[in-house]
Amino acid sequence: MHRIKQIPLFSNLSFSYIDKLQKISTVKSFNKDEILFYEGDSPIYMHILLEGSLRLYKTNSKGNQIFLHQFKPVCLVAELANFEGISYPATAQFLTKGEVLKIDYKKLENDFFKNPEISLQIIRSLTNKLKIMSDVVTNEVILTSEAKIAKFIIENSELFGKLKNTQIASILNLTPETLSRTLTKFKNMGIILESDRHKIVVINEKELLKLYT
Amino acid sequence: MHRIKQIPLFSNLSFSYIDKLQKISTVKSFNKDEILFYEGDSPIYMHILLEGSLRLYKTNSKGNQIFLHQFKPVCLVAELANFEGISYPATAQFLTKGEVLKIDYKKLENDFFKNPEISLQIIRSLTNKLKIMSDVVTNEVILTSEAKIAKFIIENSELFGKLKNTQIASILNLTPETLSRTLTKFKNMGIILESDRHKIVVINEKELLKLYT
DNA sequence: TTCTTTCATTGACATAGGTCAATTTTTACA
DNA sequence: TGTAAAAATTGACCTATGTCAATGAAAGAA
Repeated sequence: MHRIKQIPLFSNLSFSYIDKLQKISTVKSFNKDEILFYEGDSPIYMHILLEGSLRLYKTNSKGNQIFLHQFKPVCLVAELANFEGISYPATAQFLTKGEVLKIDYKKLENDFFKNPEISLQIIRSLTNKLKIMSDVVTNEVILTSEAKIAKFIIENSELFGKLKNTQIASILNLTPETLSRTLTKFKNMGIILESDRHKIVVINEKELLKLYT
Repeated sequence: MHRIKQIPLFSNLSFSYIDKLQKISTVKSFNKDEILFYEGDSPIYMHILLEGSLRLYKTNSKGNQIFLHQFKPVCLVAELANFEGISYPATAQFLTKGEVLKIDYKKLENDFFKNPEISLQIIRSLTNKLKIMSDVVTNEVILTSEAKIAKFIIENSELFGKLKNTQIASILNLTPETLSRTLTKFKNMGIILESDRHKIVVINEKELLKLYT
């Protein structure tokens, strides 16, 4: 109960409504690497990520996982599938242990959209997801691997200090080999340099920006 | 005025509200090939496509246009940019002559989301766009060109009778050469055959489905 | 119908990025 | 601190799809 009140989507609801929600929802815990849902599954529940970090990916014909997004709490997950009654368009897997509020969507649906506060939150959530997907298209369809890496350095340079190159490569949907070769190239061009502990220092930001804009 | 009443998004509005909308909006006509907005432009107006067929595309580093979607009236266009105050993520160009309702978004914004009827329509529109983008990702990132073509034949075989292969290739973001080679391959495999007037007849639908599922 | 232009097909080749294997470097644990 | 395991680097090669050019086929204009 206390959990539901803290979810932005539901924070403005009346007590009676929250009580009703309470009755049709459960909190479920997941361990690292557990799957919340697979691509192609039919949705029964609406999922709200409460704790932990959730990775969304699709699988291509070679069996490679194509990274789409990493969700942080608190947020709706794959509500598109609920709203449209279609199967999940991607797989969701926990990167850490986590918790999810599962709501019986069918029971919710009828009056879910009537509440203006909820509508507004849904619009926010959908808008956010649309932006995510638009970025996925830009990154995966429009940019070359060099451009992707340049963009990632500009936008997420701190992650080089925290993650291994294999992990960064998988976020970028590139092989570690390609990432390594490209970083070497950037170093040779004098655009970046690598300080201790695997950190990247941008020397020539202008040049880096030019590579993807 | 009469136009606004016919737009599903606004059909349930009170007369006074429609009157207000009327004052901040204009209808503009476009010729074939004219651009409604360019990728990167800052949005001022909210656009509603009233007539004609509108092509949405992004441009990659080689200058190729990457086809995203073809809009049919009546629908909101690129509302994401309005809602988020970001620049247009793609270019919109008319394929035929057409008409657009342009609404001064800043004047609309304040009370736009308060009306539950409008909210619901916006949710519909956003959901629809999210599905479109999810399909773009599937087609452009997940599927091979062979799979894309197989899927297109299953879902749009009638278009082969209406469009030239160059046009189909551009919808699929492939070169005409690749399309031609793949169709020849499918013919040799006995999966399809080409009847008169450039029409495609599917002989082995099962096999075609297997190529992309 | 004939001519001209556009479109489709085909072959030869180019290229980005992936794959595989060998080697070196880093990390983590005993 | 030494050593095993994991990660990064590098080279050689592969593959899907694009590019370019030549030719043949279809469609529209005269």
